[in-house]
Formats: sequence, structure tokens, C-alpha cells
Amino acid sequence: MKADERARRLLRELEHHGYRPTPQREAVCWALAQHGGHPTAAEIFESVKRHGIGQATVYNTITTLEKLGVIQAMSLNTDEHTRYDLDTTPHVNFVCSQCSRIIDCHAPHLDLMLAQIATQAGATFEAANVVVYGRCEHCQGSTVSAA
Amino acid sequence: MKADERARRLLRELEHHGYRPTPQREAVCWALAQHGGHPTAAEIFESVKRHGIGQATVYNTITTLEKLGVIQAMSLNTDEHTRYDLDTTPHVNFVCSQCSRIIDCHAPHLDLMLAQIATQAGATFEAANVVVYGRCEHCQGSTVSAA
DNA sequence: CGACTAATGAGAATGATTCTAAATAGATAG
DNA sequence: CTATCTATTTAGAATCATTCTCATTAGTCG
Ligand SMILES: [Mn+2]
Ligand SMILES: [Mn+2]
Ligand SMILES: [Zn+2]
Ligand SMILES: [Zn+2]
Repeated sequence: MKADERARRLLRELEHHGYRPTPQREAVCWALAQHGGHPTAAEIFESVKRHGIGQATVYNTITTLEKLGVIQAMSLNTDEHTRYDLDTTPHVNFVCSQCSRIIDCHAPHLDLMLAQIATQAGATFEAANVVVYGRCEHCQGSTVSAA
Repeated sequence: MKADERARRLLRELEHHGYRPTPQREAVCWALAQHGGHPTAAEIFESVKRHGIGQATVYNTITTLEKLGVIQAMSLNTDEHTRYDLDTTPHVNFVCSQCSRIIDCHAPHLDLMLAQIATQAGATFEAANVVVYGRCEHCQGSTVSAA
């Protein structure tokens, strides 16, 4: 899916819930979609503040999008920023413990397995956040510090 | 496994890595094991400060234990405290989006599946942190706010 | 246009965590 | 045992991501 399209989807979701599609919100949605990976609020603010958009607005918009369930908060133990995932379908976020690279891994039956586990505990399944730590492809064997 | 035994294991791990088994560290390990669930640093400090132990020591000890890999940091989006899991084997941490209760769910092949996904991406598997959100057994149907 | 409400944002406040630096405890050597 | 050296503790300050305040601006609707 193109970034362009993703951005429109975020904005459309806001509109659909009664939020006005302001230039600021449009810029935040655009920046989120543009980033591609798992951006932090600070990163989005950085890439958007040159348009004179305040950080309160960035945080507000992101929080709203999260409440609507279109993006998902996640925090890694590699840094202390909350990151946001535009992909809310259950998948593995692989994090390299060496270089901190994040790789999305979609596996066929992961969602089913997780839903099943919830069901077995008498619970319903709403969302999942799966993080796996290890050495990525490029960091095998090395012991040097991360970037 | 009894809390008692778990506490000793934590302390033993510290000793084994050259850290002295001081009364403060012993108290922190004891409190961690005693808690049973997924304590925050603040909770441990609370249950230990009556012995005159400083919060810096609590944070230091917990961070050390985490670095040694005997406990695992995890953060939920229900509050902004980092929680610690004494169970470092891959399992699902089910979190009720209504009452914030946390339930550990061990599933037979979860670890294999996660390790396999990492392998397929050319990476190695070190640790996993799986969180599933939904309504717990006791919160089906209700829409009231959490405790 | 005028009145009402939503949205924005500069700057202050919050609060979990980390850092500083000074005191203490333990270990080791002579 | 004493002196010395190092590890540990901790009160309080500092950090810093995030949230809050509230005055300003923009949009909407009659
Ligand atoms: Mn992802
Ligand atoms: Mn757990
Ligand atoms: Zn790597
Ligand atoms: Zn519940």
C-alpha cells in the first residue's frame, strides 16, 4: 500500500468520527504514513514542525488516531519513546538487540493462535503487540555496540 | 514455584555475576518474587522503603536483574509504568482493556512459532514479549470504566 | 455579521526514571 | 588490626517524554 493511500485512510477515519480534517491533522497523518516504519511522536513532530505545527497538536492527533484503533502504540526496551505502528494486524515486530532495527514479520497463523489463547482463557481478542528480540541478519557474530 | 525459591534464584544470579548479596538487594529480590504478578519499580520501592532502602537502589537492582536476563521489562498501554515479568519464557500476557487485569497464558508451541519466525527472517531468537489486549472473563458485556 | 464550538499551540507542569556526589560498608594487603 | 581501595547505597537534583493550561484562532451555523 502506498504512503499516500495510507495517509488518506488515517484522515478519512478521523473525519468519519467527527474530527475536522485540518491542515495540521493532514500533515501529521501524512508524516505518519510517510515514515513507513514505527515512528515516535518526536519524529513526527520533527518532520512537521517546519509548517509551524505545535507539539501539542502532534500528540493530540496521534493519541486520537490510537484511540480510534487505526494506529497502535508500542514501546521497545531499546529506547524510552513510545512508537506507533500503522499496521494494526497481529504480526511480529522483530527488534535487533544490536542495531535496534525493527523488522515486521507476518506469519500465517499467528493471529489465530493468539485469538485462540485468549479464547481459552475465557477472554475476547481485541489487539496484539508482539515483540521478539534477537540478532538481525546483519548483526550475526558481531558484539559491537549499536548505532 | 514458591516465591521464596524464586527470590533465592534472583539473588543467586546476582552473586554468580559478581554482585554482592547485600540486604538491600535481598529485599528487592524478595519483594519481586513476593509480588507474584508483573510489578512496577514503584510498587517494589513501596514495599521495601520501610526498611530504609532508597529508590535509586531499587531501580539499580531491577535494572541489573534485567540486564542479566532474569527478569524482563514490559510496558503496557494501560499505564505509563514499566512492569517486570519474572517469567522470561515466551508466553502471552493477556491484558484486559477494561479492568487492566494481567493474565499469563502459556501456550504449547508459541515459543517455537516465534523462534521460527525469527529464523525465517535470518535472525536469531533471544527473547519475546507478547501482549494481547481484550476483555477478560469478568468484563464481558460491561462497558463501565476500569478500576 | 454575531455567537457558539472545535482546534491549535506556546509554555508550564507532571512524573517516571536517571544521574550526581557524598557517605558507608566490605574486602584486601601489610 | 589498620590503612587503603573499591563496591554499594542514597538523598536529592536533573532529565525528558508526555500532558496540561488557557489564551488565541478558525470553522460552523443561523
Ligand atoms: Mn510493526
Ligand atoms: Mn507474564
Ligand atoms: Zn542488527
Ligand atoms: Zn477485565
